[in-house]
Amino acid sequence: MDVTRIDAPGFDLAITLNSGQVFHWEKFGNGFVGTIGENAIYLEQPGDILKVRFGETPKPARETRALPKTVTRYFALDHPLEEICASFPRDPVMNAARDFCRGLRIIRQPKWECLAAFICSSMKQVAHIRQISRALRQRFGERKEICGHEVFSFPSPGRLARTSESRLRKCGLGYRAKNLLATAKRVASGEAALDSWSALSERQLREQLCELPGVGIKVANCVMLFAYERIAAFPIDVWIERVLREKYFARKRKVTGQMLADFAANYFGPHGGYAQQYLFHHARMTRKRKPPSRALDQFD
DNA sequence: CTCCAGGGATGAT
DNA sequence: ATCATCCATGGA
Repeated sequence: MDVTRIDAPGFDLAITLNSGQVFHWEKFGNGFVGTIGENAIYLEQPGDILKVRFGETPKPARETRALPKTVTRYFALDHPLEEICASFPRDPVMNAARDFCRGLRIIRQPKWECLAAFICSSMKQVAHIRQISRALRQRFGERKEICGHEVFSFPSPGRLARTSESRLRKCGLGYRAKNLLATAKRVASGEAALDSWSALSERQLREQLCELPGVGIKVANCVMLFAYERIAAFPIDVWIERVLREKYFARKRKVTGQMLADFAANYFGPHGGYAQQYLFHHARMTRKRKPPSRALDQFD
């Protein structure tokens, strides 16, 4: 099978795929296998080059030749990462995160699979979101083959709208099953026209997303950041909230969530979403495990 | 075993 | 407008 080489300076594939913004890529050989939309793809990155293998597609050659552009767009290789990082505030916390996450890019995910994944994300660890994503794909997605390995595309809204809440629960969704099913139905019917929402203002887009079952301010901001190119959107989850409270509001009483959101929107600037992702990944990867209590250890 | 996770919806102050 | 509670699940 052909290998396509794509110049990817200022890009770190592994850190980008493992930073908790996308959940379906799996390690394979020296790289990763997964899908971009309906295309099965293998990727590896020796140095500043992205080596890509595409799965067999029945599509016309014209579309096949456009696949490298699909990869470039998905990984946002056109983002001016140096400028973006230079726009971050200069403080010890941000400096450490920026240094730690060199090459991390905010990718452009397909809207529906990003929305669905983050509806499933509430009160779930990244490892478990990955498990849910895999179950949904295996049960309801389309099977593809790449490098002799099977991968599955994310099921369409229509496909999920046709299933039942109990079948979704069997994918480990718990109480989130009802919300995913209800939102899938709204998207499948066209009542929620995700693609047309690209034209909305930031505020209008957030309002539309928040009307969907299972979508609140945090999930809406994630979808805006990871699927709608709204680079200023600043999702505040438990990790980011800890960072803000401990590092930026240390020894201050009565800090409301609204105060955190207002501070973040002003302090981290027009690429705040990028700053947020760097802070999130750095915090998660350098978290100190709580030392086990030795109170009951009489010996050693 | 316990702890906690990329929260949202709902109802009570 | 803020606050408390419940919601299921399984990795660490």
